[in-house]
Amino acid sequence: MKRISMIDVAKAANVSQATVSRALNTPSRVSKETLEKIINIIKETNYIYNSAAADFTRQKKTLIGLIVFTLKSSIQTGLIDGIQKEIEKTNYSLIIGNSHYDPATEHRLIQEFQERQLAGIIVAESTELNRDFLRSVHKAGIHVVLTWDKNEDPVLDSVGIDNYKASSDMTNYLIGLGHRRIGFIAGMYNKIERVRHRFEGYCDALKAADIPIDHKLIISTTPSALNGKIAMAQLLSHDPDLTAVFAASDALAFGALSAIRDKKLRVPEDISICGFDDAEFSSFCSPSLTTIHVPTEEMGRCAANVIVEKIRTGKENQLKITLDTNIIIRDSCGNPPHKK
Amino acid sequence: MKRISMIDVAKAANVSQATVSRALNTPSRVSKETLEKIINIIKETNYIYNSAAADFTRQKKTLIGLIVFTLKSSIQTGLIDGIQKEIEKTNYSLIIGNSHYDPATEHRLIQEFQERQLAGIIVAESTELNRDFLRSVHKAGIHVVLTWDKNEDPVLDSVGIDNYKASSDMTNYLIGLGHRRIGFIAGMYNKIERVRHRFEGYCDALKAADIPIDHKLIISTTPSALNGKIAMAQLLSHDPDLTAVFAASDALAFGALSAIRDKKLRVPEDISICGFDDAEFSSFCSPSLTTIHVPTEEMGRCAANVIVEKIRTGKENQLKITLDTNIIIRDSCGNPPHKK
DNA sequence: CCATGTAATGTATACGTATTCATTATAACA
DNA sequence: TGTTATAATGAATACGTATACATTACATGG
Repeated sequence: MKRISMIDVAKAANVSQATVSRALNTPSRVSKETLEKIINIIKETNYIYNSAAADFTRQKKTLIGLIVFTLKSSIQTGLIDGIQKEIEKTNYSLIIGNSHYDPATEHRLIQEFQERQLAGIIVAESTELNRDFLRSVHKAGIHVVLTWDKNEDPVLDSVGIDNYKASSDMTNYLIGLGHRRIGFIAGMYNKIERVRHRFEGYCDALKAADIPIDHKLIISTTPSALNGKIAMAQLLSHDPDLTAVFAASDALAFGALSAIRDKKLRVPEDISICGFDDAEFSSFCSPSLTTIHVPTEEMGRCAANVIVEKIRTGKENQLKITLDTNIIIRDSCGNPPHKK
Repeated sequence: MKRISMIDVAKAANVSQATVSRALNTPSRVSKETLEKIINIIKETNYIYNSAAADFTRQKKTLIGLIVFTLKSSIQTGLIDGIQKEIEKTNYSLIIGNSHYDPATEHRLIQEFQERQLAGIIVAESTELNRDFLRSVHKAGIHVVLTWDKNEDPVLDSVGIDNYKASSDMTNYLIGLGHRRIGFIAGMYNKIERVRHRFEGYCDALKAADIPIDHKLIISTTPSALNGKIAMAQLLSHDPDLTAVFAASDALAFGALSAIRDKKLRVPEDISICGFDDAEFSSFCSPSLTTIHVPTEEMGRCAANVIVEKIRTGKENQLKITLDTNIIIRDSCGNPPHKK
């Protein structure tokens, strides 16, 4: 059973294939009778338009790719949702690749996307190792937008936030409350640029306040509630003087709260906790979590709009957009307890 | 600046386009010298293989589509992650559509996917309104897999869970603890089949225990922590006799916990709460949430494997897979308080 | 030395559509 | 009635690749 094409429809309707094409694309250029005839035959034969072939003929690219490190994190959900919502308004479709934090996989995905003739690629977070490759892809005519971080790239577009500033602001907030021994739990800042910037923001804020950086207070792990709990338990057992912990992701902070409860300590009376992301659960947990609001969905929408706009206009000007973040003060941070 | 094709490479290498094609696809069928020559020219010219054109020529479909109701829900994350992980092992890529709970949008997406020549479509949850259409798409040769629910469809494949049974089991668990006035908060069961099955499981369990169904105890809303909080607050203010609430989604249960804290009531001493999904946060919140574990990632993996297998073998046999769920008993449910 | 097999390559065609250009018929207008 | 614009359609070609078939050169075996 062969797939039926426009040619079959054309034969059945006693017209040329060109006319069928016109009937579907520019019906006004076809007479009322033939249009009707063609429509009927299409219905009878269950003909299905092949848009892939059409895109090929038109030399038109209709896919936009998204590359993420992980799909599991609920943080990405907002970003993907935002991207998808904007893209679905256009004639493009979204195709998703997962690099699993692996630069080689990321590289393969980028190449695959390029060969698949994607119109553009949004890279949620990219290893710096692949920046050169991305620039070459960009040069070859595929639009690239980086997200999640305020980007220093000289060529590529980006839509992100200032992780460094947000992190140093939050650290300063804790310092302002009187904390001196402030722990830091974060994702893998050796691998992920934006996390490194958060780490640097934390370090620089401490330095500026003449607080020495103590590497025993710093833990890098894969962000999840479970790992946050484990990391917090570790900090608590090693360092009784700790009065605050900055978890650079709400999932980690959420897990940390659980570890603190297990130790029968109170938040924020005994210890202060703050997060980063403003995930949905953060305002409903107990105590509610002081954190940094990140406009993930807006970031996604904006990135999608940038790439669609670039594709359409073909303009070469570089766009770097930095969205605002702000500290959301809730109930999980307070002054440090008085020295015993 | 024109895109360079195999023909350009062929000319530069003084060979035919066919030879270039062979050099890339079946290098063993090309002599060592010409292969080397071609490789070099490809590097020099920055030629990029056009896999879209190749797919077209080969009449090969290489995309698999996923249609979801929403991307915001963290529940979907596990499913998508599982699907993606299996698909990336194959030569297919994943393309995502969001129907936003709208049957018409879903219909449009299905058609779009069909015209785009997708090899298969995984429908996370589909309106029953589009079942006929999906069956016709299936009949036209595009593989379709439904997920999330144990499916009664006579034709389509499915990988899901038994929402009805899981829900009635959980309700029976609450009844077994001694509860008689049991509230129910769920997503939109008038729109979503799997939620309706959860609702029916709840109702039938009550009936079987001779407990009358009180519609004042039942709230349907969009699943989110915020809406769970709102719904719970409403239940608490309307019905002081309530001793337990079954929230048919952990996000709703999580919000409900927050509303109960606001009323200065204790869980589970004053009121029991249970959820559905076993989201990541459910074991770390306070109290930890008794819920139904749903193997979302496995469901995704399985659905992806089913569709890939069907595509490859072209077999016609219908596959209906129902994965096990189980009640995870944690700290949020107990016996009802003694009557005052 | 001939027959046969095989490796390496070229030629030609197909995939399903959009679109340019050419053609015909018809309407509008002077 | 002749001219011209226009509507409707067909014929032909292009998009970039894979591949069946044809061709050539050369090796192997008798």
